[in-house]
Amino acid sequence: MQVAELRPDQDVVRAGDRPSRAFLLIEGLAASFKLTSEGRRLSIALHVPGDVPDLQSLHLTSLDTSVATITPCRIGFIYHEDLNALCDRWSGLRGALWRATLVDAAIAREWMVGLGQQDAFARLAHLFCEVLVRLEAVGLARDHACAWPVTQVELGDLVGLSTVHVNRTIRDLRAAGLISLTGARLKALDWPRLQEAGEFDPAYLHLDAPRIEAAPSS
Amino acid sequence: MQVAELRPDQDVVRAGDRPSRAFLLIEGLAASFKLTSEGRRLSIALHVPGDVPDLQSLHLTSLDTSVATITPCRIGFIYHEDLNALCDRWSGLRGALWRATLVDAAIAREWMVGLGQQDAFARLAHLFCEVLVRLEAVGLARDHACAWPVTQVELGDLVGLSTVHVNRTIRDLRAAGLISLTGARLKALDWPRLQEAGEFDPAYLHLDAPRIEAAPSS
DNA sequence: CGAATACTTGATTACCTTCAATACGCGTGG
DNA sequence: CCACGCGTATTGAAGGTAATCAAGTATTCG
Repeated sequence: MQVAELRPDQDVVRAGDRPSRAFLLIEGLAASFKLTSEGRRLSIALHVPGDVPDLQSLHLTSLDTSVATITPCRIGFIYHEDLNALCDRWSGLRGALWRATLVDAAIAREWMVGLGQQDAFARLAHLFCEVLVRLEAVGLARDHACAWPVTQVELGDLVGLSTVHVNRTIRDLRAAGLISLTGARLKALDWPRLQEAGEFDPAYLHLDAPRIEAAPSS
Repeated sequence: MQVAELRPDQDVVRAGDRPSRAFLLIEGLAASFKLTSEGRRLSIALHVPGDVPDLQSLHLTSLDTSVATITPCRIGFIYHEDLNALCDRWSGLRGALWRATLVDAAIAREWMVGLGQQDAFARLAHLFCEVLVRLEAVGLARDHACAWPVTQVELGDLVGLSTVHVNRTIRDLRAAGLISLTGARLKALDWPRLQEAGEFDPAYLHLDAPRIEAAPSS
């Protein structure tokens, strides 16, 4: 596996690419996104360490989304042929990878509900819940708190809101005593009410299911 | 394969179910959807004949969406174990099924852009483009025209808009000379401009890729 | 310490929702 | 046969959420 270090806000792959390898996010945060004709950006998925953001390229020749780093990232590239060979050797791996793409799809479906029907307050509450749970699952969050080096511009892309409205809504979330978000640290001050505000039910993350063993072995 | 006939607006599977079989939509239209706490419905996907709407259940134990018929439907159930056995026999089938789930995910991502960034006019234009292309691919549309027995209420669920606004926007689409939508028939009157209005690029449908052979053999 | 980036707040505007009322088509039953 | 009810379609008016435009403050970093 070929490892690379990337700086913040760099594209890893671009929509339309036909990659011959997939990449594992080892360290850092990244996001998949699409661009509209007016040049606006909408994030489709948030990626945490352990994810393989472009795993779909294993079976779909061309990518429909771009993936960019948010923070500095360490990533590892794996050639499709090598991945397929591994799948042939370890019978369980293919199913695990398939399941990983299905979980990504389930997260996207959940985000659709937010984009379609929830207001800004609920959408941000939901995102923060998801982030805390997913990061906790990989050991990067504790006590409903985590590092959160994401600007409000990027947050706007993630939830489909303007930067200005993200700012106002974060103010409201703080005023409601649900979160603290200072510097680059996020903490849920009232986890039950935050979940309620975002109508968050972690079932869609399928964390109970066996997961792909792709953690960095340093 | 066990075949069943369903009437319109009937649930086939429900969110939270742990099905032991998947179902193939042989004839009719169906939609995956989620419910919000206020009882509102948002469609996550539209299914046309040839689709396997709950294929994800093959690897994720519990469903996160419900699937309901829109029109009268004929569906065929296949047990997961039988499907897995078939995959073991035909080496290409597993990849084809995986690819099918990835295409579904790609469509969902495309819908996210609509929900997050496009206005009502563009969203409906995009949906009509997608429907026409997908139905044409299975022989149910010709010359950018197809049967469209979908009420405006259901359309609202599909694009995340209120029924009233769907109605007004269809009026605008008609006034712009982009579509005709009378009775239960949809026709694109100006296909290039309709695509443009919806920022529709069929690449995400991956119709060029080899498809799962699951058409009705009557 | 100055410049760039990120954050914050106010005012205005636009899109969409909600509420309300009317019209249309169709099947049922008196 | 026609009245009635129900679901669907259509249009008007009012209200709300979020976008946009604009300006000012704080923070980071070279």
